[in-house]
Amino acid sequence: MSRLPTVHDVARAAGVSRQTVSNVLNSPGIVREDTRERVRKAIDDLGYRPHASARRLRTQKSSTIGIRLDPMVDGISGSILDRFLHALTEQADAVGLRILLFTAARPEDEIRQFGRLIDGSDVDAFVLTSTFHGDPRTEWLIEHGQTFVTFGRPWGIDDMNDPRHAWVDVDGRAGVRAATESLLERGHKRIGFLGWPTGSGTGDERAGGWRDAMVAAGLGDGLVSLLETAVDTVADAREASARLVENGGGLDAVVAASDSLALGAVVQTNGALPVIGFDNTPVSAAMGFSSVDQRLDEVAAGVLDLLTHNEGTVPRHRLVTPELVLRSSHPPVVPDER
Amino acid sequence: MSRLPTVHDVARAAGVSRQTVSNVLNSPGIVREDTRERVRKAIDDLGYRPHASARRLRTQKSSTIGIRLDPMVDGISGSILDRFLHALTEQADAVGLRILLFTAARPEDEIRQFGRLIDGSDVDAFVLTSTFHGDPRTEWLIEHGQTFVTFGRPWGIDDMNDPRHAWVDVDGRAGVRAATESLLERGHKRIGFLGWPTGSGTGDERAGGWRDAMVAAGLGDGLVSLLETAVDTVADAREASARLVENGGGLDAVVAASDSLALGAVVQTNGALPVIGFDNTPVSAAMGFSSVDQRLDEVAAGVLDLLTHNEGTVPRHRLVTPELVLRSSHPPVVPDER
DNA sequence: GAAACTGGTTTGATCGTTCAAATGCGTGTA
DNA sequence: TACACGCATTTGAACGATCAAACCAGTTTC
Repeated sequence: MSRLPTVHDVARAAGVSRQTVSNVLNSPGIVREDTRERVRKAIDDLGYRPHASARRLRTQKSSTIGIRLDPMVDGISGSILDRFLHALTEQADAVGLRILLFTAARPEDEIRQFGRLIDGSDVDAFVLTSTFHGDPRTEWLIEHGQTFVTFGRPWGIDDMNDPRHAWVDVDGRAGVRAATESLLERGHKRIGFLGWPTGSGTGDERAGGWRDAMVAAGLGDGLVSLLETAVDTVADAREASARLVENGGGLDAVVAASDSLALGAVVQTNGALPVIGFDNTPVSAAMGFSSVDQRLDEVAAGVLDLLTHNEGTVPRHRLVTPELVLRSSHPPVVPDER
Repeated sequence: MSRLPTVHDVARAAGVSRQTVSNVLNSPGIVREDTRERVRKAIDDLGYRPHASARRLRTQKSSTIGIRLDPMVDGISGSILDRFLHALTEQADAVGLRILLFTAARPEDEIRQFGRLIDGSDVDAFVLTSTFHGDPRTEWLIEHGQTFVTFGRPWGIDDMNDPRHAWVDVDGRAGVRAATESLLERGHKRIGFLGWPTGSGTGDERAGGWRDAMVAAGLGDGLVSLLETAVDTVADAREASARLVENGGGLDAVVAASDSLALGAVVQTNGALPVIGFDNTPVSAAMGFSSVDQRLDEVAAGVLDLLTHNEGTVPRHRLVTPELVLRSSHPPVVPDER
């Protein structure tokens, strides 16, 4: 393993100076056609690759995005982050950006990590996931003039359009509405909603989508008896589903705020009712129930777009419309009980 | 945002030279006690952080590990990589290493990525996941003198102990054996195994664990009727489970090679039989069936240990014993059918 | 009493790249 | 002829750290 070639080696091989080589790489426009080709050839011949750290030292830019790997969420939906990460990595690579991971147990720790990564010039932008109301992280980043994009809209009162806070989110309301409408179209009328306890912006939006669809279909009366909430576990969801069946008065379908909740409903009702979940996790595919897909590749594209087109574009956010993935005709889970 | 402090600033503040500051950071032992303290104080006061890129440029080390984010595996077990990644990131951070992600669709692409990352001094080691028989990636890395560790043993014939190929793997055989034994202890005798089609090293090992336990318990006769295979989907697993029930002659428990397969068995038998899966995925937790946990934190620790203690330690591999996670007393999934 | 050693610290050079200013050269213009 | 101008390219310096060698004051050794 001999020493790797540097700009200097390339320059000598092509009979030009260091800077010209650098220019061919960074601003090819200002180099004369024939010299450019000569340098390109030398680069290929020698197999030259710019040394990332040297470049970063000089430019004070890292071309690297930092993202925190969430502490393990137990619950089926944990894999959304996984899929998002994959989409992000793939698309970032295409525009010459790298993804650097870090972990942090609490928001304070995460902020400390921000400091470390910035000071070391390790990253020059952050992607935040799972933002919540009054998130201290975004405050800190804005205050310290860092570029970042959140996956998840800011749930504070009036900063939804604050240009300093770029965000991408999935329109959960529209997704759940579409899911509900697809059931309505197939003749279902007593469609229950299995949601999370009120208070989380995301959850309330999803419940809103169901309500919207029901009201628009003229089924707005007595919706309370069709609404149940549970924390995001299958056990809890089963209990809530049982209550839904009991009070729902001829319940004939269920829309859930997540695949975990949907799984609870599927298991509890033994597959007798059509159930539509949210997130299109592998579990929904495995169990064969429908689900709303977040289109994480679009989210990733939006994130990168906002990151790379710094401050330029308006608005500084994107709302991605999710896609309903319909599966089978809701066959009973246990065939011999159809 | 004024300029960040450098070694120079710290040196001046502490009334010493650059190099002394550097020594305090990298080899504190050679600096006199009082000077060391003075420098430390200056570092704290100024909030100095070493500039990672400058250090990397000088030392020609990146302190960064490259890992490929697998293309989305549909199937429930996809989240193991996710969990491994998390454990790895967390523990790498503790020893000052960072994780850089990249993607590649095919092995050739991955090899191309290796080249790019090495040449740019972006990473100085790789972690490979899901190795397979005759994997070209390990060949390439060995040939190019790169340090790497694979999660998954080399499934070739005789290179299991090749010191150039460091690996960490989970002892699936022991895990499945433990699972089977726990069922035997509780009086079960007709324990079926739901595996993958023969040919994958991992799958064969797991099946072997079940066979070992059964034979050791004196139940080695007619094991064929208790063995069924299916590809890793729930639908397939359900069919295989049905066959198992039909041919198993009083089948009273099932051990499966994965949680996807286990889920199929649980659903198909409607929770009437105890089922033990493999991977301890969120799904097993959600559905409440037992599973064998891979102990990914131990795997991550082993990987880092092998990476950091370069060439020194022998053997150059670790076999992690997984842990059986027992859940509930296998209650029927649908209570009113107990 | 000069030479050799020791522990602690400083100095100059260097890693590979890009920035900013300088250079050289051909053209058009006064 | 001289001067300014634009274009393509080169030159010196800098980014922030570490390495290797030099330095310096005290001891110790012969």
